[in-house]
Amino acid sequence: MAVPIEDHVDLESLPKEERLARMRHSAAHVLAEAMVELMPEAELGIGPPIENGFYYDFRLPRALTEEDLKWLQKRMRKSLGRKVPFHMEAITREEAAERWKDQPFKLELLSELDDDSITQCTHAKFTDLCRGGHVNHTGELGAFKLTSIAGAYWRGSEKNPQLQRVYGILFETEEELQEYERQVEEARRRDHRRIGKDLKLFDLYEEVGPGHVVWLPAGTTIRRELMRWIEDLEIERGYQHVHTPVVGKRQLYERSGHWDHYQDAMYPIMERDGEEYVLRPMNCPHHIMIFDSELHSYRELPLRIAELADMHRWEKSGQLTGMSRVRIMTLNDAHIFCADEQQVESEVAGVLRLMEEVYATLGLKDYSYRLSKGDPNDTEKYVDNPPMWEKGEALLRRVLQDVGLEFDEADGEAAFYGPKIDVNFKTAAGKPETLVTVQVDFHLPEQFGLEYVGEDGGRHQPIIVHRGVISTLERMVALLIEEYEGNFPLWLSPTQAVVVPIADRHNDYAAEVAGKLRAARLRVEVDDRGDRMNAKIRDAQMRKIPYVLVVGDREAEAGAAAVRIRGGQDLGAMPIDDIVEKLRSERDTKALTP
RNA sequence: GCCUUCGUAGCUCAGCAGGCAGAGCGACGCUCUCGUAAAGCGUAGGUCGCCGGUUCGAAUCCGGCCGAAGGCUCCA
Repeated sequence: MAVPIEDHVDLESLPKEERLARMRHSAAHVLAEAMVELMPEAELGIGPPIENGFYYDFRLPRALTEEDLKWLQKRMRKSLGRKVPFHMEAITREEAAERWKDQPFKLELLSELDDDSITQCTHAKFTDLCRGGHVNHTGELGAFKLTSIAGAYWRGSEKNPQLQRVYGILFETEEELQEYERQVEEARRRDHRRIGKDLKLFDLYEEVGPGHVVWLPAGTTIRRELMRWIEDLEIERGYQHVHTPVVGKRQLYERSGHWDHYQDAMYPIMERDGEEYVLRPMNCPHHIMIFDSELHSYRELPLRIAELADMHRWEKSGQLTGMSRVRIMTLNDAHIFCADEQQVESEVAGVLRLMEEVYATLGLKDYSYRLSKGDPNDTEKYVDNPPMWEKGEALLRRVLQDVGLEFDEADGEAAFYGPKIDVNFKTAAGKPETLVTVQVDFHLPEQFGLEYVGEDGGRHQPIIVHRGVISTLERMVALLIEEYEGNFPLWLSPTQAVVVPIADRHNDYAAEVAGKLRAARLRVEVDDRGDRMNAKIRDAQMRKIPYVLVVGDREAEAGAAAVRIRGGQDLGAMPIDDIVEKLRSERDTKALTP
């Protein structure tokens, strides 16, 4: 027998987040109500609130169309006007089993509930198995829109059937809804794929292959600046750079364990003369070869081996995205061979400090640290060695705390051979991405039987720290494009200044000015095309070039140029020597703004 | 990989109840020689993603493949 549950809620008294969650979850109910009306055979999945809105999953007799979406939305709006109350009731397992006997997904959920926690929610003629959290009636739903249809696996596993998911956005007021849509539009403008194309930084060609980034001259300049910078920082911190081949033999990866744990993500095997090779997905084994090629004393540790190396990972086709998710990428990688845990701690701390310095220089603020742990129950995905995992996780946690960084923890996010610290950020479109990771690895030293000679003269096993700092150049540049909206700081700008002669007779002087800047290794162009000055300035602005140097009769006379900063500010005429000095200083300090 | 949508000039897009492939911007050429975000005129540029089918006739309808976008799963 259904027992009503008093659940009237004073929405105004709730925190905004809670209120929105109730509105969004309630909207999902109303969506399901509409769907059952549209297709009575619909099998219901789940309909939770999410960031910015809600969704509901259905198994349907046919694919949904845009027209269906419009119809559903209209039908939902009608519900709003009717102000139908939501009623929660506690029911028995038998009642529930009877009610949802034709709803396999609901029955599956039901089988996992305790007898005393089976509740249902009814509004109008629609009843759903539900733990609660609604508004009082459908008039309190707020402003919403159905936005898209997508496939989604039941309970998030690709082994399960795929359902059709309807997404909606929902806010308290129409104004907030519109503000959100404005933000989405703004994010679209920042999208690195769009800006990368506009500014001719990189391109992707169907013929070269999906996920294979082609860096154009302007993008290559950014890439080169980042490479030089990070390598210099690493040299200052005692790293040694190496260069190793992009292929490895099958045996190498069998020994490292990648063959078993990572093969799905590798390019197909190349076979010749009875040998099998793969394009490397990681270069840890290569660096391990270097370490293992001679016997090391504890005095040489920590040994830091670094390489900006191309990695090849066969990402699923549906997952490729611009430059932020690709198949061939240049990773700022390093492996630090440590003598003991104490050394690991100080090395990881050093890496974290380097990260903080690098991200501060780049002006990145919106990122977070996460301690990514393994899953002791998943011996398929992770190396089976519980004490090793515990030791590694505790160690990383300790270092994060010592360095004083805020972080959260997540299970089942580790590398197959050990726990890691992930640095995560969000793309312009709001999708989370991992920028880099730092991993503690007790596993590969074991696999490869690595040793060093300790103070006691005996053999000991080293511990490897795997780390990145600026991520892959692809992902970092994608992030920076979006962060700067294409307005790179001077040191990274592909073209740092354009000299604009006012009329043809100033071309010679313009070339002279450009020559002086070039002598200071500044990247400068002369725009001596036949256009009017205004058009050239506009063109430079569209190309997001930091400085425009206008030269006419007055400037030629004075040995000067009129300086205009990206964005429009006019600094007036300055002597060329002063301009060179100003730009050089701005470049060398890696200033974020002029 | 799976679900949905999409693919026309370098870019943004129109054309699609089947009947000669278009516009704006860009590029190139000529004229103008100009003072801080678009001078004027002209020219070139497309096997309509690819392959096949239906049809007298396909950019348009159908099928397969490739690629992209959003989502799921996976991940730096």
